[in-house]
Amino acid sequence: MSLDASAAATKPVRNGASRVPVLLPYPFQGAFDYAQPEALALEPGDVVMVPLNRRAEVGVVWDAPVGLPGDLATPPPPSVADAKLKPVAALLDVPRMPESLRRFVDWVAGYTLSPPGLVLAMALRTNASQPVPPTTGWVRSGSNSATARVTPARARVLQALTDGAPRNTAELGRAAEVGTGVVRAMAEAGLLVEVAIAGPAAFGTPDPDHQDPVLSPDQNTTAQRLRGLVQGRRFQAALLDGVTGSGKTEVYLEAVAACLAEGRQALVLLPEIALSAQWMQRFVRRFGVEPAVWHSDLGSKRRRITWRAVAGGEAQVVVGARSALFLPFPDLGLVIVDEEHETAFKQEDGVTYHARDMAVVRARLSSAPVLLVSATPSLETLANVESGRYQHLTLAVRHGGATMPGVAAIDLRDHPPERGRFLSPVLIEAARAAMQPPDGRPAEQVMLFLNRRGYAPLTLCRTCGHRIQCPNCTAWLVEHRARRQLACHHCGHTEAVPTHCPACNAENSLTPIGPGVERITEEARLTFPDARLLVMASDTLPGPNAAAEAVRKIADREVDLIIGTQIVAKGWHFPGLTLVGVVDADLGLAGGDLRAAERTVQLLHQVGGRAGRAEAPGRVLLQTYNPTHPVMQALIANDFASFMQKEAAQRRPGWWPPYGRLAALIVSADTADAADAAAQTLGRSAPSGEGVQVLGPAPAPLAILRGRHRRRLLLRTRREIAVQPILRRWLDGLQFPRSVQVDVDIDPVSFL
DNA sequence: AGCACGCCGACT
DNA sequence: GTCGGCGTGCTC
Repeated sequence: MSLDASAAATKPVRNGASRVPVLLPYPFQGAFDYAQPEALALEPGDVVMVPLNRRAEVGVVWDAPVGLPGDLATPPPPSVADAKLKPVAALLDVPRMPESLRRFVDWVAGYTLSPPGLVLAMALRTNASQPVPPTTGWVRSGSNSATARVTPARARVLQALTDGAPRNTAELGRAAEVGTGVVRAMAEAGLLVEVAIAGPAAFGTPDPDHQDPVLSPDQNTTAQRLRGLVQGRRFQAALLDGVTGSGKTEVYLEAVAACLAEGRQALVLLPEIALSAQWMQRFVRRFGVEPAVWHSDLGSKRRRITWRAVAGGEAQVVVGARSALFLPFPDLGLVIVDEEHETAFKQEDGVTYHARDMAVVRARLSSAPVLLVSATPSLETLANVESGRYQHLTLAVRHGGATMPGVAAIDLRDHPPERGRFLSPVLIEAARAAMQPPDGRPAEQVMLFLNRRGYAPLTLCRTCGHRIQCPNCTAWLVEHRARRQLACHHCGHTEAVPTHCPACNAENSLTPIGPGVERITEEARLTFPDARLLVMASDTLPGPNAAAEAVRKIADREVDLIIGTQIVAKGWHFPGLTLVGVVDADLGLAGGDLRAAERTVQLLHQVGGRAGRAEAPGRVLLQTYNPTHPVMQALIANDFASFMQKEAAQRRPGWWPPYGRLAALIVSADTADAADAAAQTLGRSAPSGEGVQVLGPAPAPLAILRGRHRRRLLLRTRREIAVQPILRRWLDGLQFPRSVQVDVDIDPVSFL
């Protein structure tokens, strides 16, 4: 382990060749050793092809973890005899993986207790090894083939190409109003020729001076501090905290500008990159070009272009989802995590990691500052501010003189909705008054917020009381009336809505219980027949384009009433919106989740922040059965800070996060018996000691998920005690049947 | 993760 | 007699 980081990765073996460790994107214990052919000069980070099990695989020349705390280091795999070594097959023409990314892979693997290869897989998921295919377009064939028939459709295609400029298949189809099949057939008939074209420059150069921002004195002071942070060129974490509408984005874009001036790259993480149209507009306004974009459903060609542009430094600013953390930045100078409190930053499947926390590590390993941004910071981040680990920058005033919306509760016990309805008369009246002001003022827009997709979360038989459950999960099926289906939101199971009760066979006895956005939409149609409605839910806005179009409709006042799930909470600015009605403010508070209250405050505060502007202050009405609940009180008083202080006071004594550490073990098996047996084995060998406690095993709230039976254990330690070495010792000694899976979730956010 | 090897059931 | 089920183990 005394290897210097700059030392060659290879070490000599008996026969005079060298041994070189190569990390492969598979769940092996560590890097495998290969023999280095003398013709290949290999260095750590080189992307190579190696033989594995008579196949060829892509891997990365690895080196000893440097600067990784001992209790996080993944133990090395047993070494293998020189005679068994196979030679590295080839060095690929791919940019070398930077050291900061290699160390990040090691760090994430050690922290999450994942095999390093699986973490590497996230950094290679681009098929980076494959060359970028050339961009091509069609032109008219020079030789006028007499054999090919020219139909009217084909004539239109030729017509579209008269200027001689190459066009790709999709463009051509659109211009000539033909299907892509016609183009393909014409190519086969020799009427069209494919030529390589210089694709549009992949990424423009953001210009820090494209448009100087107009900042208030308050904003300017903060921007200046951010510039200083970036110019410091060293690791420092900071929280940028400011109410919605205080212009946080404009301010942190100044940090990006400073980073560009430093000649370093910047990474901005957004929780929901598919819904970032407005963010992109702001970026373009400030810098003149679009940034590079990174998320999991980018096309494969685009991924490769972007990956290489990041590695080559041409992509200077990347905006992306959490997976963008694993891009090969050669010189990262700034990381920003916008909406840092969002739980969407927690990756739940595969390698479970929290992108907000890993962003801090990524920045540290790149000697760069990291900026966490939120109007409602997480308790974790506030604790880091309190302890002095993070700097604190605040924007107190709403930009342009707008005031915070006034929040009031509607007590549903005093003002119940009509039978079978979900909107209180108080909310209905307020909405009507906003959309059709009695005194001739201009009409305002209204939003109804309910964080539940579908029509009804439960279907009940009135005859026998049967509740329709998912066959694979411990969960009710949610009715989606538009699709005429019952769906499980956990495993994706769907079935037709039955006409008879599956338990007692009674006809016409099944009743939807409770509301989802579909049902609220139905009620809104009946209640406000003249209002123009728009539903915003993840299943009605399938892509970024649909979301952008919805936002445009709202901005252009083509919509009076917006009904949405939590995607409406995310950073949009709707100037015409002045009233937000929260249909069920109590929804997130049920269940024994540690962070339920914190999350509800954050979510409802964000939703409320959509309302109001300078001339027309917003109003938020919370429908609740519990108006005295601290969550409602905090929202009504608009006192986020003291609510969080009370939350902190509750968690501190029992060393609950962020004042202690938590790891969840999820045992899953085909049968309940196998799950119980494995969970009890874990429980019997549970570690104990001062500041270390194991809770459980207990059936998971989702006791059956996707047909697998689940049990949970929770390891809790004092903050100064790392959970990883404890877990490693605990799990290493145990053997489970192959059908049993034990998943580790460090810093869990979901307790299902 | 793949993929071969292995040892038990119904087929040409 | 063989094809093939997927349980077990290995890949430098």
